[in-house]
Amino acid sequence: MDAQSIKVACSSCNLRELCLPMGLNPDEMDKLDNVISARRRIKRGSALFNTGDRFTSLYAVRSGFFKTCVTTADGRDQVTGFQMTGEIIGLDGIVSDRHSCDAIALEDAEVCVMPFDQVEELSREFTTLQHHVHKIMSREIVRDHSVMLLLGSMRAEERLAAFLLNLVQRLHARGFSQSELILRMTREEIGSYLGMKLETVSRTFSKFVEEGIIEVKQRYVHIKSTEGLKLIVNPPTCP
Amino acid sequence: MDAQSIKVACSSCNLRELCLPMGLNPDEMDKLDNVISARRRIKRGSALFNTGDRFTSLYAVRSGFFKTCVTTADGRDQVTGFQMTGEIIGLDGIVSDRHSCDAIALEDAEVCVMPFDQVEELSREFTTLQHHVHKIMSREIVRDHSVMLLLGSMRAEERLAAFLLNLVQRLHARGFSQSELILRMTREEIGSYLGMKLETVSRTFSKFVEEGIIEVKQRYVHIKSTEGLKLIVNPPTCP
DNA sequence: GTCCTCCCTTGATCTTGATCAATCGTGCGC
DNA sequence: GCGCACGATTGATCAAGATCAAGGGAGGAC
Repeated sequence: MDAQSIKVACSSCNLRELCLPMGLNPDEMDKLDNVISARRRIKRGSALFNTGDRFTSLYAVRSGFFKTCVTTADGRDQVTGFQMTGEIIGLDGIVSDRHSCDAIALEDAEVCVMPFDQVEELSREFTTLQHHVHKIMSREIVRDHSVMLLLGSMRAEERLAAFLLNLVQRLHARGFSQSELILRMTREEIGSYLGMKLETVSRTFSKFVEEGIIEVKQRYVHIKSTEGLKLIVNPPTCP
Repeated sequence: MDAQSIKVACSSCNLRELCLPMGLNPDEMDKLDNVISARRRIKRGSALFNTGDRFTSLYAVRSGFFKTCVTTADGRDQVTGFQMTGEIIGLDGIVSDRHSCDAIALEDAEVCVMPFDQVEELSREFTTLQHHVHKIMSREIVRDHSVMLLLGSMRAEERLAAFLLNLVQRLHARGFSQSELILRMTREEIGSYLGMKLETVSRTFSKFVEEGIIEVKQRYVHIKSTEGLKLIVNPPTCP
């Protein structure tokens, strides 16, 4: 095993507890290592894939940060998600063999390329992997439903508070701070994801700052009261 | 093979071109017939499953009409989808072994119960079925993204027009009219799905009627101009 | 049949967030 | 260092849709 293949191996990746190989035994992990044929680097601002591109592979984010977005015929677009290390991108392409959204790197990034036919092949061999693939897809469905809830029935403040809590929770699972984060996306991208205009995002940030719940300096956010944010998302019901 | 098992067989079901068995060969279909262990009848207004219920099976809608909805701690809820014959319900439960939404019958309904461990088992055997299961999950993800687009960046009229077009298109795929439909859900449920209040739904219906695009009588809707609806969803961009 | 309930419609008013506009700050290229 | 471009902030105004309110119609229970 040469240096290169060690470098690409899931078994030696510090994300294996978050990423596709989660829960696999060493033997299964070895097989999966063979599937991860390559890494790919994506420059900030460029696309991992675009709408209409042929679907061949799933991608695991190894480093960096992505957004996925769908676009209408008349040019409006909607950010459907932000993906960080260990998360899987590309599931949208399975159904029609073509991608139905764009995946754009928000900072220089690297992904592991997992040819989907090989993932399917290995899934037939290992129950664990099969079930894990199903779980990953199901998780995406459940996440999407919670975004629908957010978009369909929350007000601007609730949306932004929920967004910050979600981000910081995912970052914390990756070993980062529970209270501090650097936003990798612009106010406009946050707004697109949350169904509000960039001005409203900015105003809502300012409101949270005034209320002493967070501190903001550009992309840097310090959450001073997680409780405060939670109360905004789920206001206590008056009896 | 007795009368009962003929009745439950996918191979003799008129939905087989829409439902899970789509694309299977006769041999594979036979095996799938064994997985579909039972049918279940659900009365109008009652639940196929509720949030928190243990996940065991996927359900294929055999007849009737469902809604799925998620609920927040403080009692707000959001309809995440409407399911008609041939569509699959329950994918949300895979990730955590528990359902994360309620599935409610909007009219007396019948579903085919497909124990998920058996679906997985058969998927390992048949590539066709495996891929089809993946496609069904991917289709749900893509659908969810288009709902996000709708909720995040469309105005009330656009949402309702897109909703009607989607409903009638799915009904047409099932052999119903391209221009007439009976709504199985209330204005409030439509509103919850589309992120608007029932009054706004009602007003928007009335507006379409005034404009001569549709005729409405309670739950009955006649689409007089599909083109008109399409123009509302995708207004031609002025050059 | 009659009553009752649920659902729908329509009107008047109010609120939230969008829009339009100006300014500022930061970081990058030269 | 300087200027430029992009992103962020903030203010003023406007409009879409929410909210509050009243009434009407269809269908089921009795």
